[in-house]
Amino acid sequence: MSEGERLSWTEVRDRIHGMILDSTYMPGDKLPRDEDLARSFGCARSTVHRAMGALSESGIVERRRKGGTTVRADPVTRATLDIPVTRREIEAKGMVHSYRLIQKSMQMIPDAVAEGLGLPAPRAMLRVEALHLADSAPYIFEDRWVCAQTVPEILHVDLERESANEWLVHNRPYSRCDVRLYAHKADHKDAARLSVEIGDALLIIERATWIGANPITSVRATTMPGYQLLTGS
Amino acid sequence: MSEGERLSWTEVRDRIHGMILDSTYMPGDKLPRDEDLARSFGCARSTVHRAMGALSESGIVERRRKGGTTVRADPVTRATLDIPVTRREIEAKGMVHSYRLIQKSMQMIPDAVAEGLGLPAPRAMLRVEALHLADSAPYIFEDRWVCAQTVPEILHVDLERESANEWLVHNRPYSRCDVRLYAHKADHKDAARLSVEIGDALLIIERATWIGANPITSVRATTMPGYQLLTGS
DNA sequence: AAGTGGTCTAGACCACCTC
DNA sequence: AGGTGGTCTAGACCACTTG
Repeated sequence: MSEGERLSWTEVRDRIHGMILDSTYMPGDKLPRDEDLARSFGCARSTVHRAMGALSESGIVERRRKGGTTVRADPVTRATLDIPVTRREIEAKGMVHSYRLIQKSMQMIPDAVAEGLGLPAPRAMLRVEALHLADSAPYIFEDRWVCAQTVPEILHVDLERESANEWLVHNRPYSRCDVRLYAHKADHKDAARLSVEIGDALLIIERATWIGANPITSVRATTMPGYQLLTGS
Repeated sequence: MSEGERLSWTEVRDRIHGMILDSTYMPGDKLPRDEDLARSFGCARSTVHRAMGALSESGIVERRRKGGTTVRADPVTRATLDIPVTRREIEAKGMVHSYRLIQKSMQMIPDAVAEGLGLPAPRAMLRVEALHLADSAPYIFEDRWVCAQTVPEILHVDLERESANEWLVHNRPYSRCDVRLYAHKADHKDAARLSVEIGDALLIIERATWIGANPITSVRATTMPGYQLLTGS
């Protein structure tokens, strides 16, 4: 053995990953204890621990106290999506963002929204419908419910000037966010709001956010035909 | 101050997060150095470092050597999707999975596939078209290209019995995976393959994987109407 | 009950990047 | 050039969980 160099945790991670890739350890197999790996690599146990943490987060490996570390038998494709603030997203594409408030008013939330936010009882919230435009063409239509109990300030924000999307993101960080993605066939309402053909396939991005146990907002974002979500860099 | 208890890194993380949530530090603001925070919390610097690592991964905070730690000015919604092996996904819903190989043959890859895999030159790959069924009803249609240069064994796998999806996942771990999501309007081919109506809105999941710099596979998975992708727990 | 990963500490040095 | 986060170590103790 006799390594001249000390190993970094990324090297340790890659070596362990490599032994999984080359079938030294197969899905379901148990890996050696951290301490033994550390000795065999000639590094500290915490370095192996750091490497294992990364492999575990990637879903490559599963760790349990006393149970040891095993190669995941059923790997999943783990994809991380970054959904930026709409204005930023449009500007990042080199286009000009504009924004139009369609309507806002207090309304009782539909059951679907209540369920998505985990609320048992019906409740009134501020409903905000708005359209984001890129270079003056419709880009995303937002149908949003904001919980006025959790975020009373929203009632005094000038939503003609600043989108609820942006105001919330800058003023109301959340502690939890659920996302739901699906395809939707444009109906006559979508066609009117987004200037698309009835029957076009649209990607819908639904999000619900909370601060602690309190609901903040639930949004249904309807994107233009051709819109794509990409992972990674 | 005088804490009786030692702080865990999660408590440190939550306290720092809390100071961001309650506007002690606003987006764009610089946080104190790790060492100072550690002293003020009465813990070791590495504990603060661990907490900051978590906040940084969540996209709440940005860290730079010498530049210090700042609250992210433009937060993104960071969502992690787990896309399981199709058979598992169906079984997890309590349904019976079955699978039908439609065709496989060596073909030159279209430009779109070559581009998705980052390949400059055209190349022949194994094309596999297959249908996954849940309780005998179509569930996902897979149009897949497998690189026979990277994965020569695929040519000898009995793809009538085991789906390429499953074989690859269990035998060919990848080091990189790109995902692309969008909505697609069913054409007559989709209608025939999935038994849906022409014009239905379908969610498409495209994935490309590599091992090191070598392409493994590129898949276009067409889902049934109503299919949804959800994040997190 | 014992073994394994998880955490915390204290200190040292390194690498990057802004100032 | 100096300050900041990033990493590594060595050791101790803890918490979970399985045999």
